[in-house]
Amino acid sequence: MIMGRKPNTEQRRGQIVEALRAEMAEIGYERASIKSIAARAGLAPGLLHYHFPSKEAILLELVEALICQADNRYEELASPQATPVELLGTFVKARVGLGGKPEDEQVRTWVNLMAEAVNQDVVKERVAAWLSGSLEELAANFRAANVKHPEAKAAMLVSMILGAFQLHALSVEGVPRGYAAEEIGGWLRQVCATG
Amino acid sequence: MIMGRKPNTEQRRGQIVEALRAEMAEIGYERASIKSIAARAGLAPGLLHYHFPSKEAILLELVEALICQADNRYEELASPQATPVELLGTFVKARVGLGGKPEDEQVRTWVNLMAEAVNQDVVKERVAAWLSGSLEELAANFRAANVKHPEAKAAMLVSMILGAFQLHALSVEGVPRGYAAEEIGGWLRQVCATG
Amino acid sequence: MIMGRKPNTEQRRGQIVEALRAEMAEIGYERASIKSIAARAGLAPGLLHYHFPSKEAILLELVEALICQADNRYEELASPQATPVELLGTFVKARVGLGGKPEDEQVRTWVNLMAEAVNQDVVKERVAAWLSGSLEELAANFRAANVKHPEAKAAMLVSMILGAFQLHALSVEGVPRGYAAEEIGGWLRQVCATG
Amino acid sequence: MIMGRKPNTEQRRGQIVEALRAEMAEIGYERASIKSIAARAGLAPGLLHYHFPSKEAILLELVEALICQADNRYEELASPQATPVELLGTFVKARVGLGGKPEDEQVRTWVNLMAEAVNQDVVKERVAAWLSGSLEELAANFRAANVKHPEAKAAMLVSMILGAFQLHALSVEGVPRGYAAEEIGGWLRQVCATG
DNA sequence: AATGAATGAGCATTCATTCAT
DNA sequence: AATGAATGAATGCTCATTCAT
Repeated sequence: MIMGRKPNTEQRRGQIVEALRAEMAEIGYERASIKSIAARAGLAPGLLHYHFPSKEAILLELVEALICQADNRYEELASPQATPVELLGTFVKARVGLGGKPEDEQVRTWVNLMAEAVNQDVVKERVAAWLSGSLEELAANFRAANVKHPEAKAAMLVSMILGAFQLHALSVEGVPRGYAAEEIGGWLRQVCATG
Repeated sequence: MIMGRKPNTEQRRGQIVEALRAEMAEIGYERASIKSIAARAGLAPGLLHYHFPSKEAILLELVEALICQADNRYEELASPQATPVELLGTFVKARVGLGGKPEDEQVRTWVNLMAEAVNQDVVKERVAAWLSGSLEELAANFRAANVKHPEAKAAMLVSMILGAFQLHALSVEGVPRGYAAEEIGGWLRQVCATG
Repeated sequence: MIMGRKPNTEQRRGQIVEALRAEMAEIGYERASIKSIAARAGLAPGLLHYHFPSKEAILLELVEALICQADNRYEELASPQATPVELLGTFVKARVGLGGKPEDEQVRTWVNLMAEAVNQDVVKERVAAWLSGSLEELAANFRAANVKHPEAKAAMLVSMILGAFQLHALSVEGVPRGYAAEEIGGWLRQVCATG
Repeated sequence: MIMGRKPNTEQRRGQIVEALRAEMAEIGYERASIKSIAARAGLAPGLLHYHFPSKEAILLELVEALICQADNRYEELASPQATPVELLGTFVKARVGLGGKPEDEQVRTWVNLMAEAVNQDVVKERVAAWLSGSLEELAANFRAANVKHPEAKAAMLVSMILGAFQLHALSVEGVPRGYAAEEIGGWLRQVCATG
């Protein structure tokens, strides 16, 4: 009976995707080469094309992983019996709440991912679809809270988060620490209160 | 009197910078090659390095041009006797006010510029310095309007604009047309009224 | 047990260095291009940068190889119980003794290497250090033979060899075959005899 | 009556040749570009090809100038009633006698010229022809002084000078200052005395 | 004579991808 | 599964030469 090797494909794919993520946080997608990704993953360069058909394919899997991660973070924080307004606050917390050093890297990863999405159609489609879904859900919550222009509010909320990430990644002086969570929260309360 | 050939460097530099801008709007900085920029400008590839020492130098000149353009747009709209609150509104209008097709390209240019800034240090420094200056001015206006946490408010305002640009560039469905100007304006009014 | 592909870098590096050597003998370092070196080695151009980080790195390895070769030739000829005067004669023989067609190529290689050393600092340093060591050893032998101004004599001996190589490489008419070995030998005998 | 401009071609050609000489002393012929030569000469790049058909043509004129200069230096020092032995000493003095800082540059110029001669056929031919003439004259003097193997002695003398130049250009440690004039002179005396 | 722009081939180098082992 | 070699197209850049003024 032939036993063969226990397939470790999933582990390898994870390693590779994680290595790309780290590279993207540091230098961006274009500057990351198969060789540098392999080096970071501790693998031979040739192996990357055994597990993935192309560099783009690794990126697409990374997109899935990041989206999944983000969705999970939200779902973990969201209690089933929460009100729409509470859910909106939870969304903000799930996106900008963490703080600390590792977040820097996460932010850079996301910013570089978005940058790539703007120019690479396959990525753009996937990210846009995901964001579209988020917008819909957010809009539904705003609507349930009787907020006017719920779609616009949802778009604004997402814009605030995206923009805060970018400003953070640019290391601009004069930006108060933790301003985003605070201010977005304030905006949210005001918007939901006023209607 | 020896005349020789009249220099046309300024014109050519302008052509080249504009070609890079167009390329960046379409495919981003990394994907734009000297060859493709030259083709768009209708010039021989070698000529680009006659007028610029490097590809990066073209980018840096483009950064200056875009910053200058943005600053001018604000200054043109800002009346000298405007109140701080009015100036804040003017800032928003100068950034997100235009509308129309050509704006799409402008937004894509800016988004790709910011993306490049995140990973290329020289660009990052220049952009961060500029943004820092904007933040300072905005904060001063918020402060003059007796708004609490003026630095945070300034950072939030800039974040909203950056984020709105990115969301726009991603062509996400479900984003209402012109939401940004409307919503940022609303936030601004509310924030300045409450203090 | 995973085997993968066996490394053949050492062999390839040798091939490449040898190809550069041949190119240098024929056209010099600057005129030798990665493409021409690759063609001579029968390899794809891209492969050269897989095995070496740069063209300069190939040159530096060639320098080492040539120096090593030259040192070996001397050490093989030098008997352990030889007198200082004999060792000086051996040195001359090791450098100019061979004769025959292949020597032409060797001489051209060395002359082009020295030419490159004059203008390329890394090469210059290495070559100068090696020559300095040779001078020291030669001077010690002259000193042991009670020759006056041993350092000057050593420098003169090396100059004679370098100059003879250059004259040879220039294919000047009227230069008697084998004059260098003969005349340097004569000088050496006279110098060591007189003191 | 048409007057036109007084032609200044000769002056310009001189400027250009001198600029190439300086560039060669500093970085060598290959690394010297038309642009850098023009900059050093204080001229527009395009002008170089007005006065010379090619970069090689400048080099060839430089070769003529240097040869002419060297010949003049010898002829100035050589008294008409000098003995053959004295003329040989004069030759050495004319080549290696000067000393001082500017000589460093001259030496580097010559060494780089010889390096170029080895690989560029037109230059090689010219230099070889000139050296051949020098060898003949030197051999005649050795012969007149009843020295054995006059051609070999002449070749040795030239080799010594070429080699000393190269050793000098390599900035090798442990080389006594002014060794060449001293040692070549000694060799000459010994050789002419013994016969 | 002179200027400075323009051209296009060539350079070293990078890199995603493929292949032999 | 895995390794490391191999490929060849592409990139930014340099440069001798030509050209319009």
